[in-house]
Amino acid sequence: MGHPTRNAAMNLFAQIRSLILTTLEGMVADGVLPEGLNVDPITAEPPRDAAHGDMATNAAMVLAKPAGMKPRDIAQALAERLSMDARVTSAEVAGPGFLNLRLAPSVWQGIAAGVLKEGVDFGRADLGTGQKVNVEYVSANPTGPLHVGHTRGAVFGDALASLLDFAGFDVTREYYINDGGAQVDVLARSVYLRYLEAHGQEVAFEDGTYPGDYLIAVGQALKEKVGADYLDQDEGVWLANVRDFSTDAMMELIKADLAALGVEIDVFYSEKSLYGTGRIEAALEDLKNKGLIYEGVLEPPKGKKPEDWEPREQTLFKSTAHGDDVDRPVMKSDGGWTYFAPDIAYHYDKVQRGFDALIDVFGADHGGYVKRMKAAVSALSDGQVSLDIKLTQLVKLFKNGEPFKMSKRAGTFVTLRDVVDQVGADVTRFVMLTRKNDAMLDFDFDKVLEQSRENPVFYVQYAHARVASVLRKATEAGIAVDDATLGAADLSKLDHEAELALLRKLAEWPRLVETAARSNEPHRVAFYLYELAGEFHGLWNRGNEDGSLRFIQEDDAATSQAKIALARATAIVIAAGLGILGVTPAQEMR
RNA sequence: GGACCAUUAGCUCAGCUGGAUAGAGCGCUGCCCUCCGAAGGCAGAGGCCAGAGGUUCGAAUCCUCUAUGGUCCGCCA
Repeated sequence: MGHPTRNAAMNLFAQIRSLILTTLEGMVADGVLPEGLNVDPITAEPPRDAAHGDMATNAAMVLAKPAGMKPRDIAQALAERLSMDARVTSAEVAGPGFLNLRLAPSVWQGIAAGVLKEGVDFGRADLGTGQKVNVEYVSANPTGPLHVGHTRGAVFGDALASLLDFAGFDVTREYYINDGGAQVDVLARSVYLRYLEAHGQEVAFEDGTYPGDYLIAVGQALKEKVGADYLDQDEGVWLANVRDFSTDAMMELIKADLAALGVEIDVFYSEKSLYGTGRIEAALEDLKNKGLIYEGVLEPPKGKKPEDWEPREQTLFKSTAHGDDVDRPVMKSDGGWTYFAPDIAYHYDKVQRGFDALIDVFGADHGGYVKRMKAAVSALSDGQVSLDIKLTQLVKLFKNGEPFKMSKRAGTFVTLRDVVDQVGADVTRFVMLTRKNDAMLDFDFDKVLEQSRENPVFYVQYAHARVASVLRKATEAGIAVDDATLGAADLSKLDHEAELALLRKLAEWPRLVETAARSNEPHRVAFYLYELAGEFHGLWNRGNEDGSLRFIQEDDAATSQAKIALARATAIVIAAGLGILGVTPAQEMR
């Protein structure tokens, strides 16, 4: 996975932090500080208030107690030494012992040069150190097209996978096909009805069947494949074949939906492939060997009236030994597996495939499932493999500010395809990431297409398009604007406060990638891009009032190139961020 | 009865895993287009971070209760 020092070289905050640590080592060597201090909690981060300088460190406060010294004394001594570094123009002790650093303009100007040199790889991190991580998302039942709820999970999972890849993990994107349960039998029977219909028969869709129109074509295709062979036949004759035929057809449909959204899955993993192959048995055997499988009777759930509750002995997984609240059944009273059993086997398989970390993306309605799944992975891997489960909350649909109720019966059931067809994949993806994954999301079909600052999709795209516009104009004016030329421009001309502010924002990108990846939260990328765009638009508008801030300076190619370098660097970072989100950067707005 | 998630400006939401005077958009008030796209920008007002305890140099952030809202709770996936 490349160069261990790569991110450290690009992440200015990491650079300054290591400068601080080196300086502290010197103080220890000189006897100013005692030995054996823990420096892990020391940070170098941008202060909230720009008046506090460019970067702040808590080193003095963190070390005060273990060193037995006053924080301000440590800070003062540290300040004097840090001031010796060429990058540091001032170091002031503030508040309870903060050390506020101001960095030389050349440091910030170097950021733009770094971006132009690295391109969209600027900010790529080695946080993952090449560890193998598996991200499982969507995993919708193969019984119909994806709906709007799946869309959020699909976008979130996909962006998370890209983010982790960017942060240096070896990522596998995976989809678990629930093709082993009773619901695929229901699908098969529904398709059979459509098959009969294709043969001209009158059919009725009772409760417990899928009446959706999308199965008409499948029934027709079945007829074309088997002709009249299944007419007037018992279920035993056709069920298994129709089930396979139908799930294949549904997965084709689902894959087409995902493709329309720009989601590419590496591995489609079939639940059915676990049955009859001994794999479920093997997973449970592993748990049994660890003493975690037993026959027992569960307590009835409290509070809720246990109408048909009867104490029943079941085969249970002792998930409480790994943090769950109650033990969970793995076998039904009829001797069949519960749905949990193949899930255990599936995760056992992931563990055996050698992943260092697993991530499951579920809908919020599966929240009750989190603890038992974590317990299973913990038990199966002896605590060696981590499982993080991210829940995506509901998407509430609106049209022109009015709630838009989904109902299959009323025909207002909104599919992923509906959304993509109406607003496009780029807009859909960005909007799905404008909320934290576990917060409800309002999706208004009209507002997401609005062209205003209210709409972050537009706002970010607009910034990128403005840069493209500048590049076009500059080229027309005969100014060379290829990245190599811009990177070699005299960037010391970028000395205005508004320009430095934008450079500082760009400098945060590598740091943001790491924190977003650490918390598995791709929405942070979307929020960062919005802030970055805001900084850029601010500078742009100042050019309206102060001509010297415009990117293109008449009759001064050198200055123009320095300023365009800044614009271009902004566009590169926007493009990199949008790339993680799976959104195409716009060259122009129309 | 229990579990999980939420609660931050009038509204919709961020808050960088414990840092300084808590931010943004919308709405409100006042400004800025002979000018690389004003589809924008600048400034101002607006807060007991649901409440109460605790942990420590320091809490919106961590712990414990409480209140409200959402999701879920054996043989459905």
